[in-house]
Amino acid sequence: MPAERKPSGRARTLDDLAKAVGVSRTTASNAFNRPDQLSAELRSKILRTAEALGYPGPNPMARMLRTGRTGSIGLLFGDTLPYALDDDTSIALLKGLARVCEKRRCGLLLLPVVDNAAAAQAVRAAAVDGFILYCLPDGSPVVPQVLERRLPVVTVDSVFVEGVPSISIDDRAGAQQAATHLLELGHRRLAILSLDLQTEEHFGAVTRQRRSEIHYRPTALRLEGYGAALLEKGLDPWRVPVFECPGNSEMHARRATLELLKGPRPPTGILAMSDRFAIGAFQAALQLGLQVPGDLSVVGFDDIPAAAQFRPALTTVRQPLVEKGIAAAEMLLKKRAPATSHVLDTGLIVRESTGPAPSR
Amino acid sequence: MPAERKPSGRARTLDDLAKAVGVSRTTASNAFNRPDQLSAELRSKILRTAEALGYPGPNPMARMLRTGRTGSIGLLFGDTLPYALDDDTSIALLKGLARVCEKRRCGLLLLPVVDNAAAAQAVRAAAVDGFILYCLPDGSPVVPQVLERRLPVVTVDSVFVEGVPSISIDDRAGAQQAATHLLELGHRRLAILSLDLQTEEHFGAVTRQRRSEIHYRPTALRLEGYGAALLEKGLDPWRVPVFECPGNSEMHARRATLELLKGPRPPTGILAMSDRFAIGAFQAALQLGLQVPGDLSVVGFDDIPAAAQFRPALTTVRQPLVEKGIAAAEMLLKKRAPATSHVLDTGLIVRESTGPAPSR
DNA sequence: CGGGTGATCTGAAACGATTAAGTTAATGGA
DNA sequence: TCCATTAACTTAATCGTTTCAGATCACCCG
Repeated sequence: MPAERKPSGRARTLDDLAKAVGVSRTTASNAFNRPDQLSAELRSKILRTAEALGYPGPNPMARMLRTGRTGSIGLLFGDTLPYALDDDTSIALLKGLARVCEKRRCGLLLLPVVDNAAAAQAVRAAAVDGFILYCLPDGSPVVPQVLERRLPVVTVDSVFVEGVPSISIDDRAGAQQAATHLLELGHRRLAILSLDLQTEEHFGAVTRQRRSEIHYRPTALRLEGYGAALLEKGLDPWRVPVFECPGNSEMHARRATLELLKGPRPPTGILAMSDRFAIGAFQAALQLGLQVPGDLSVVGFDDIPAAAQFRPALTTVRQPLVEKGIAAAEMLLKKRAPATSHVLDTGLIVRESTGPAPSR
Repeated sequence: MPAERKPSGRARTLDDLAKAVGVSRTTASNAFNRPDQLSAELRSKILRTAEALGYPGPNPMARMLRTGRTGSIGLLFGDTLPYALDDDTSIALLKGLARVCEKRRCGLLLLPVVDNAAAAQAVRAAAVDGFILYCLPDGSPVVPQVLERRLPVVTVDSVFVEGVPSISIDDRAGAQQAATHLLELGHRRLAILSLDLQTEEHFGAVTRQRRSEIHYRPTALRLEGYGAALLEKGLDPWRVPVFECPGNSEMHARRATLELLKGPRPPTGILAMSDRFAIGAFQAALQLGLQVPGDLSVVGFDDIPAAAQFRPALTTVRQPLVEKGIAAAEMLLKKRAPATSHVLDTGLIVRESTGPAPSR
């Protein structure tokens, strides 16, 4: 007699169910996946029996193994997960991805990052149909690991990888517009609050050396953009101080701005690479009793929702945060797509945090 | 001759790799999973060969099928994904979950919701080791589907399910404190801005009928808490208007408050079931030229990060948002845990949005 | 009447791993 | 010298599906 391993009437496998109904396993499978392959009565009988037996439907892992499809996509952040969730831009990306995922009934797997080894491990073990790489730095050892899985990949705001479609924004143009805006308002003493240049966190003024080895593409491009605007007005980009603030935190930006304003050559205009930095800069001005934009103009980047709410409302470079997520997910999920790279547009939004340079 | 299906030296399976090295498949497997089962030299040889052949490591789906473990947990929201990502409390939960997930090197699968059918489908197809159910309403048809998977489950701020551990907060006590606070400040004309009562969205004053059929546990408990405080002061809870605002949106709360303030019996105190609602209420007051807290006191709920930043800083009921996520994930992942339910504490945080009732 | 056509259902081969049990050969202790 | 032990591998069963390639049978049409 065959090993009866269902003590109760509980069916754990398709075989159990098939046996209970008295059909072949194939037919039971078809009841779930190919309604057209069997009569309506039989199908509903099978489904009813499944319900009665408490059969939870075909085992997802077995199905994945067989079909090679998982019905979910993996998202790999350049940063620790809780950290990314602290950042409005990451959240916005997530929102975009989620929108597409729900439309396509597809899961979104957040991969643990912690360190490179953990990330590599997670990439190898992820049951996904493709990866989205967000904010990965140049030379990240995780990228080859991802490529090895031979699954579709889309990078977002990341290192450029040959043959991998990417979604990004025109960081260079955006930054250039921001700087040009301040310059045309008459500002000549500027300072830059920069996002991370390298994977090793650093707080402080950036040396020429460090500035020549930037791991994060968007940071590099924005720096270029600021520089281009300065050059255009005949100013030397290398004389504009760049202050690196780790991890898009207001606190660091505030401290950085405080240091700059108390320095020998206090800026009248701040080029912040994020709106959070811009808010930090404002707080520093407030702390020193300076008016924004009267004494100090601040232009941010991103146009996060809070930028418009903030008082003074932030002049900033708008980038399509949610759309980036949508574009990335759609690119990844689209069937027979050409899968090309996209550079989305940015645009300067002038609000209240910038004004004419103080005459002095 | 056996079908040679690797045109190049590319190894796709453990078998290919084993063959290439000249060992058994088991040994190749052990090289990855059980280093103690083979000599160090052989192991490194296998690993080197894998690298050379571009073998991406054991197929995750096959491994899952065999071991029954997936290394990730599923998160099911009561709301649409992009919607949940608009909500600070959900984000905070996510942050807590992410923290634990990263510590344990475990993936976090966001399941698509859209409608009940899609959610059920997602639950059946999810390759996870357990589920976290967040904000699921009473009678949700998805709950039985989840139970059917016979995996560990933890509910958070959800319907109570017999035998399923849950993480929640003391909604009742929190709400009671909030109401008591206003009452002790002398307020007698109160109004409640309520979160969704039922799954079908509704904007407007709540009838007695609707109020007796609440699908969301936290909403019910908070209403109870408000009521208890009122009773304690000898007031009739049923005479305090409850205005239902769909989906924790400021906009609805603003409109609701506007309506209340323009009504025949304008409140001097607003009991908002979320900080977002409190902010909406403030905006309404602003719009009508009323002072907060001079003319109108507002007490929120949640103590989201923005609550302290907001001007006037929000008096609110603090709940441990991130800790909820941590507790839930840890409960789910903990090996041989008793898996009991937890009710986390809340506490009133008095800031600037509440003051003595206007004397009139 | 006979063969082509669908509609239904079945058999059995993958999918790619993990792991219990078994086989050697070398080592060590008495 | 001999048996027990251990390290290092191998054999083969198993996880639970999906799906290709038939098999059966009734039916229809010329």
